[in-house]
Amino acid sequence: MATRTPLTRERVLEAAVALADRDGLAKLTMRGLAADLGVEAMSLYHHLPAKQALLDGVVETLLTEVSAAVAAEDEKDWRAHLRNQFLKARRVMLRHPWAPGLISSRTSVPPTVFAYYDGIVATLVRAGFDYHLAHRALHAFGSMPLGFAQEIFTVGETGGDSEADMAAMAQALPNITAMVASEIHNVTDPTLGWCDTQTEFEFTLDLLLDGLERKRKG
Amino acid sequence: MATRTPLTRERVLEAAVALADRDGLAKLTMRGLAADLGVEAMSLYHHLPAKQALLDGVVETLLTEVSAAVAAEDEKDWRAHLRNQFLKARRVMLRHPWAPGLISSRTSVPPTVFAYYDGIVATLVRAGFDYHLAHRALHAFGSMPLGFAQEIFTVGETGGDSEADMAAMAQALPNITAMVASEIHNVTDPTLGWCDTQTEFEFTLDLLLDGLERKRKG
DNA sequence: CCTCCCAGCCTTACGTTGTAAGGTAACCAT
DNA sequence: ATGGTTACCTTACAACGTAAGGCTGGGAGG
Repeated sequence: MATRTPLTRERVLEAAVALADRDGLAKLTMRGLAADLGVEAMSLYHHLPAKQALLDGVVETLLTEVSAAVAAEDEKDWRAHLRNQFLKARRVMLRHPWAPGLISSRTSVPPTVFAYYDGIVATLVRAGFDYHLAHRALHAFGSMPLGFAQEIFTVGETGGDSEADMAAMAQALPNITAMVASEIHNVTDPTLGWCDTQTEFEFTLDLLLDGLERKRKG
Repeated sequence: MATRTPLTRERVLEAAVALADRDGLAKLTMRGLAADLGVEAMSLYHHLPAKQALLDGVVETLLTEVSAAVAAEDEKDWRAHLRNQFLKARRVMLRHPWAPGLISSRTSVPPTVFAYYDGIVATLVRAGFDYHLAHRALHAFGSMPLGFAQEIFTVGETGGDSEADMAAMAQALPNITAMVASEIHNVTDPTLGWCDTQTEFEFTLDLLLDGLERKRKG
């Protein structure tokens, strides 16, 4: 009979990420996580002081993954560099769809995140940004360095829209309706639906990068 | 003895907003809310089917407030118009610090929100945006039309930083440390601390508006 | 006027959550 | 051997959302 490998903080955090990937963030509960690890809930508290700490740890783990994904490329133009980096971060987030929600709900920021942002400041400063503009840039980027942007409209659940509902919507939202209609006809790749999040992300990112470059040059 | 005014959906929602304003979003619980209304928890369910619906309703109420705050000014330059509008929305959000967190955690979007965004599309289209660019703009704005932006670093709780911690941080985060140090010396209004969120918000907003204006002109 | 219904509120109870308190068993240094 | 520390478990509690059903007063129909 195999003696069970002992718990560690790392093992717990990895299991937590795996659980969230599998069942979603809402199902990440102390008991559920413990069960996955073949252990009782209270045992987790010998490795983590509280659930808050677990979540912090999960964010930390996530950021390790991001850091690994973006690691060490030669620094060309700062814009291309950061663009590349943010897009790579985005690929990580696509693997963990629950992560943006978790990160933005967090009130405290694990040190790993600070370290990650420190690297971004470094890039900006090396590119000739003064600290003031670098600071502004950081705020402007928002969560894009982590690979996601604020999405107000979650496209998913257009479940029960009857024709009548559609008509009512067209009445109440003439401009959005027209916009969607127009966009649907012009999609290059019809499989993507009318919101190609990747393209939107890149558009917004470029908008910011171009704007900042202009500011940098004076 | 005063006969108690009967519950309505509106009264419940207003009480919910008031409770969140007073005690924070976490304290907005069915029982607590009912207590505020002088009623038992289950009574709320005759006006709202579930807590999810309560939260949707709260967002809806919030958006009514935003719409009212933003209402009807003459349309000058589209940029000034939207800028003004988003800043007014921001003032509403400052009165409800918990609101951004709630809104971005929401998975479904109340119709009121769609209506609000419809107006923004209208403004853009009137200003000469084609639907494609208007769509892009909407994504780029993210949550700014609602008066907030994604803030990764919540400045608040720098509670226990001893001198030793500060030194360690300076070691681990040289660039951020330098940036903060540089910014602290240059603040015009020292009462604001080193992150003047209002200024950052406006900076980012202008960055986006300027970028979009450039795209619009071709 | 009486009756019946039902909207609006309350009572009770269940399952799930995070976690406090304390028990137990294996291991390690003295 | 012994005493203590470490890692896990058991039990229990308060707070949450909400299902199921009970009471009650006022309005509609005969």
